[in-house]
Amino acid sequence: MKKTVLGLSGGVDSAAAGLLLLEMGYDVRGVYLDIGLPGRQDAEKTASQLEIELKTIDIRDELEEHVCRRFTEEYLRGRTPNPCIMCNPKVKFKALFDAADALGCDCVATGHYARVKDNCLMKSSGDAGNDQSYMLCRLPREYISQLILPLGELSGKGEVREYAAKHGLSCASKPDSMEICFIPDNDYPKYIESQVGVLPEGDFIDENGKILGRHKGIHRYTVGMRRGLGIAMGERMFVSKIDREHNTVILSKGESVFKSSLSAASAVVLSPNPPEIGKIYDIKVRHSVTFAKGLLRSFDGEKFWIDFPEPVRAPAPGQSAVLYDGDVLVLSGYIEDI
RNA sequence: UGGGCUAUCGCCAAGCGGUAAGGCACAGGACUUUGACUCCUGCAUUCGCUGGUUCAAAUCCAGCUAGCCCAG
Repeated sequence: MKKTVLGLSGGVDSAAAGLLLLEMGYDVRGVYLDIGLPGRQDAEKTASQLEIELKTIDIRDELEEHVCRRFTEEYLRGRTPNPCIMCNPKVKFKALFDAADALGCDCVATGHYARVKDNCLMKSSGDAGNDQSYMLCRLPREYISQLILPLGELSGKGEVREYAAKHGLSCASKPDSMEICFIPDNDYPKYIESQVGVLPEGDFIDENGKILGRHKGIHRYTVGMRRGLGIAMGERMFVSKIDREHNTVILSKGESVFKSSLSAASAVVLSPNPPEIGKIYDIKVRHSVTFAKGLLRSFDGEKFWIDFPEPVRAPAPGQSAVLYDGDVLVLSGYIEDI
């Protein structure tokens, strides 16, 4: 019988993944990653309902080092990090694979909405709206080859909840969590200020340098955002650039936030087949955004450049650009400043 | 101090005697394992103030107040 570690968060998804693994005949070992927040009891309850063992691993130090600190640093640079993407390879899956080694398991499973097939990481087959493959875009290939994602074949959240309810899991109707795990109240500026103190105010300026108003610290903004600017220009204004050097935030009218090319660094190749220069891929520039067609102009192993025939909206430095070949994730990297 | 102009929601701005458009901002919601976008809903019983004319005024008249411009 194949032994696998299952990351149990206490929510429905990982619980349902556990059920599916048991049905498939796996010997499942639950692992709860503890960051010092509530949730552990739910995970314990799920484990007992599934009748599997649960091991708890404290990942607070790793989270702090690889995710929280970088999260803050990125915002101080005027970039928009995606902490989940940074966390998965360096903290979450690392801890799970280490646990797998320690427990003598062959693989690791989680409740993410994505699929693994032929050593390829793929989009979920369910509704487009229920795909988390973007969040896994920096997983190393060694991990992908030993990964099981049971939820990827289901049709979506509804089916998962139904399935969990049918099997009497108490977490079946537990609300989804949508916050960054280490900022439960969702107040980013407060968190960042708690780490480094209050950040200086500065000017909102237009593309010609004209002062439009005052911003409350560059950590409060991301490229493409509109709400919360407090600037009444008669038409909607969007953040088009964050200039850390001058401590300014540049505001533009809607159209100028579209870009026809971008570069990304710290590239990760996800597919067994290497990326092909000159090929057109489906590209995501941000989570929960539709795919755009983009041509891989060049790739030197660390950095790559994309051209978009149809300009893409508001690629934000710090977010990940992820290239898909059909359902398969091929390449990802952190978007750089233009 | 004379002459002229303007005063309508936080900002901009319709209205021109018949009982307050719209945009932006803002708030709430939907969506979302990144505070993006988008969408939905809400947002002046009141029109600088005080009187007057009228069945009826933000709209006409008078005075006052404030700001702007010209002349000094």
